[in-house]
Amino acid sequence: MTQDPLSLDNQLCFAIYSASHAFTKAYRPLLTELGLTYPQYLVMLVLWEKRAASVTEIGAALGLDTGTLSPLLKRLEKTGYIRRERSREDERQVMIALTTPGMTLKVRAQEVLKSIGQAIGCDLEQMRTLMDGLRRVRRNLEEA
Amino acid sequence: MTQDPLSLDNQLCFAIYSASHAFTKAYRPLLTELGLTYPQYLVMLVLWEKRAASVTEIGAALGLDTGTLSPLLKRLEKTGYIRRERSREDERQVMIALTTPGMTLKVRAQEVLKSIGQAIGCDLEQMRTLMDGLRRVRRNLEEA
DNA sequence: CGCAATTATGTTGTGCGCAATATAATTTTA
DNA sequence: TAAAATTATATTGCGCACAACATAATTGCG
Repeated sequence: MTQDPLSLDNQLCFAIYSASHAFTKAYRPLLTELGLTYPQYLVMLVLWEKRAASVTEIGAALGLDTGTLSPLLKRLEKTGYIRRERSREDERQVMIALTTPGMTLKVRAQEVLKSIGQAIGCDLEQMRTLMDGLRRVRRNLEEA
Repeated sequence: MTQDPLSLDNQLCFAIYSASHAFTKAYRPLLTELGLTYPQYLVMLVLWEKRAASVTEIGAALGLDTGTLSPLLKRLEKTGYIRRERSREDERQVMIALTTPGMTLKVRAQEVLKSIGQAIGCDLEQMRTLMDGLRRVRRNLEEA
């Protein structure tokens, strides 16, 4: 650690980058069972929480732009978990709503979460400090 | 926090996912100056440390497969930072070596790192516990 | 009111990430 | 040693991520 500041082992960015990939790799086989990719799962998390939302609202929650969301939502619609319909009050907006299969999928997602929780062997206390640290880093990077 | 276990705010995976994106977003303008993308920068970190390596060695260090690395390395070669040449001992291997521009680029990368360090406002102690936590999570996920 | 800015979404192009597959060189083994 | 298995790299195809640009609806300002 007193080595080169540019060594891979010293990079917080890489620790986060590789942990993120480890997570999606762990989720992938479980989510494939549900017919979801990891980013699609994130969108479903938003919708299970909000019931319905515009594309922009989903994007704000996840930090994604329409270039990513627009085709992703089309795929989710094709799978049958969401409906996309133009808002009548504001014809620019496309409201995204869960279908019945999309709503009932939540039960199976809870099982997925349970599996992942076991895998990371979550000490609640450590996990909280970890999440606090990550949010602090994220906030600082976004403000800078 | 006593809410739905599936709420976005409770997801460690999303805290990591969004922190990772915040990092690449912070790095992007700085790395663009150097003619690098973030994953290309990671490859350069490996090469600055090892001087030269096979495709597989780089992949092992970063957790990437040849499907990702093969085209990425071609782009790095085109930019002029690396050379790709078949090993004579083992004709299957392609050895990746830094060019002179690739080597001298390290000096400018040190400046980039300094900027990022200021942005995250790194308390060394907090940063270490953060990295320890991330490595623990990653290890657990990969073992499971 | 009418036109200029803004807002919401979509499209295109580039690069990453990975599964699946292909190919060629090397090693193992029968 | 010849055939089978393994290893190293490359290619294809799909989905995400994002910049840049396009379009249509709404808002605001003169």
